Amino acid sequence: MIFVTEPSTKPWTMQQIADAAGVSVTTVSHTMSGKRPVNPQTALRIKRLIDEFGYVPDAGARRLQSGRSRMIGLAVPDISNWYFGRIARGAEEMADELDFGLIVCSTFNSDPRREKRYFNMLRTRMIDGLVYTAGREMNEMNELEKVALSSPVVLADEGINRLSSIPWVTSENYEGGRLLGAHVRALGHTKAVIIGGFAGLNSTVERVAGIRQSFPNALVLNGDFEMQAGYDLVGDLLANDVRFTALFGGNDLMAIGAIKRLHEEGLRVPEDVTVVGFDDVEIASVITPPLTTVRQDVVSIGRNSARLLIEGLEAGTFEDTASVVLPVELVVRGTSGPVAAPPGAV
Amino acid sequence: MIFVTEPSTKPWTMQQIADAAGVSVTTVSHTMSGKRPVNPQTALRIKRLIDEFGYVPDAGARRLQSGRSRMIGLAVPDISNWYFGRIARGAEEMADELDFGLIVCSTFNSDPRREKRYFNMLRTRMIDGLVYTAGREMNEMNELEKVALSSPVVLADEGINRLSSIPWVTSENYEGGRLLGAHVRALGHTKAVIIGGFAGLNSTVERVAGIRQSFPNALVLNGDFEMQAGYDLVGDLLANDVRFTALFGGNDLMAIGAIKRLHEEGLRVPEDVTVVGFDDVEIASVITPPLTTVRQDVVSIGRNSARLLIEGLEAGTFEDTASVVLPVELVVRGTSGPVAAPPGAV
DNA sequence: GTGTAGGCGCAAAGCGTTTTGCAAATCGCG
DNA sequence: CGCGATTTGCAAAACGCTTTGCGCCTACAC
Repeated sequence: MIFVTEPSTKPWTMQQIADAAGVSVTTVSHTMSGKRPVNPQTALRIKRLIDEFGYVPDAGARRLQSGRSRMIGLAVPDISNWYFGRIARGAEEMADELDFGLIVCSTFNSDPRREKRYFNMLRTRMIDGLVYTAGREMNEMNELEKVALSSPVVLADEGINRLSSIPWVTSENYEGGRLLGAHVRALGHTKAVIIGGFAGLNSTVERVAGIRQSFPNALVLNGDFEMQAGYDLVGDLLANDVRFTALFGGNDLMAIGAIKRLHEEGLRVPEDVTVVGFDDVEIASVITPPLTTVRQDVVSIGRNSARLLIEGLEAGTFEDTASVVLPVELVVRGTSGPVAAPPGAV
Repeated sequence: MIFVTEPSTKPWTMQQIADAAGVSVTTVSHTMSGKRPVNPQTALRIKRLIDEFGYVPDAGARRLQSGRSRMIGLAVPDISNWYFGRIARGAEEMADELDFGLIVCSTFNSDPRREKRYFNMLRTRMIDGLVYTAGREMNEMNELEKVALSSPVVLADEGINRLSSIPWVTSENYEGGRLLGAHVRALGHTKAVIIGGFAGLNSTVERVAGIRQSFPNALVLNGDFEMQAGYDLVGDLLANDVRFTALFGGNDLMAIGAIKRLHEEGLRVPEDVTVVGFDDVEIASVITPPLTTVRQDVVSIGRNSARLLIEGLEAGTFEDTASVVLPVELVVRGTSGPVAAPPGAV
């Protein structure tokens, strides 16, 4: 039976569905949730009506009553960044698969005001849990730790051991560094510099440690993961007459920036300097020469973070949650080559 | 060992604040909203308590009662894409400035199921309005149009004239195309091909039209805005012996892919072929030679979309809302050069 | 002292769900 | 038929907030 469709834009309420079906809201609710058996005939009638009306339950009311929103948040330093975009993509995929919604928000590089906003989303119960991605440093940990006491939080892209209560997802950063170091070392290089990421990040520390397995005394500079940093820091190195035949970028972008500067200064890659990155961004294979790097599955970081969070949410605890470490893979391309013959040889 | 759900972690309710202050919830509510005068002394006491307790009102309950959530949605085809990441960034900035929250969601390239999800967010009243960014084509317009009847929607990055009810924000796509065409034409080129974006997008149509101002008969191929498309389509062109000395990329990525293929096929840029792009991505200035392109302010597209939406929301209508067209700028770099001397000359 | 006004606070009515108790109807089986 | 054991459905109580209708109390003018 068709209802008189008023030209109103107001959404239907469950009560209206119930009235139309000649039952009570209880029955409608149970038909939708399946928490109690409903007469198949009645159920069918109700479902038809729901479809016909295009009824969708009010999210706020639902949350208010049930206490859960089936929404999780993702806090990243900057959503316009390639890296965090991938994480967001992965988290969203997984959330979707598990029938959760995802709210993505930028902390604008750990702007404390913004950060508070996210934590507040937890407090306002707008979201049931949070995937947190570290920006500059992990010094916000105190705040995070406090939040994690009362609300489920998963850390993406940064491992921390001292906090047993917060599960995390990260790549094999140490192993990636080790692979790069070994590769470059095998090419005969002995003088290397490292342009690492933020010193306050665990991932940076681990990558550097991995590289140093092969280059114990490599000079370490720190950049902000942007192309410009690689460009500028190479300028500093050259201006100070630092000698090196190999350069490790904390990520691909800094490596690419470094290559640009090297070219401008008349140095050839890889003939004069071997350069390697980390991440394997799309563009890495397109620049000339294509970049040797370590591939990490960034989307997976997002996927697994969301998965851990939602699983913990549904279990009601993170007690049985094991943190995840994802494998990496060395990708050798054109920017790494054997160390140059000593000057004088052709 | 810390548990996720501890009894003491329950958020405070307004009632508890009221009890502690010795007043009724009404007074607390009015203190917070300022909708009715409250005795300054009482107000101060209440505010202190709120701070001390760290009280934050429940978002769901608030929405349920007031009817609005102060949240807007942003639907993009793929958040991990550079372009949409920028839009998201801009939208988020603006939303934040106007004290709104932003929920970013990917439609996974117009997956109808996903799309429905967003529209449903409107229906569940989780968000007050939506910024919609078109993916492949504007064929979803029917659905969109329907949604826009009852809920505020702003279209980012695509202009549509036939729908006066939906405001939009876009760059001067025609002008950008015109600038590129004129620039390349002035270099003496006469044989050009265009590797445009999706044929179903207004932006593509306009850019092509702008270019054709100078190259009325230019061949047009369509790609998906990814590097690979530029790479593949150039392969097709060469395999079919199509002659051209200039190539227009629908965006920078396709232009870069095209350049890669041209290089591989032994053609020099710009000596043999002039290539230009659209967008001015960061990487455009880093590849060799650096890419000639048109710069558009993608972040601004996001910012203005959010602004229009929120303003309309607060005004209660889009009647007075004027769509926005953002200026573009020609950036001449190294991939465009004078047409080659006829074969035989050095 | 009376009348008028306005500042301030309270109780209570929702907002649209989910989730009890309860009760009526139905059924199985001796 | 009788008597538990199911089903099936309803009314009503939350959930935490905003908002409205009232009433009290203090001022101030006459």
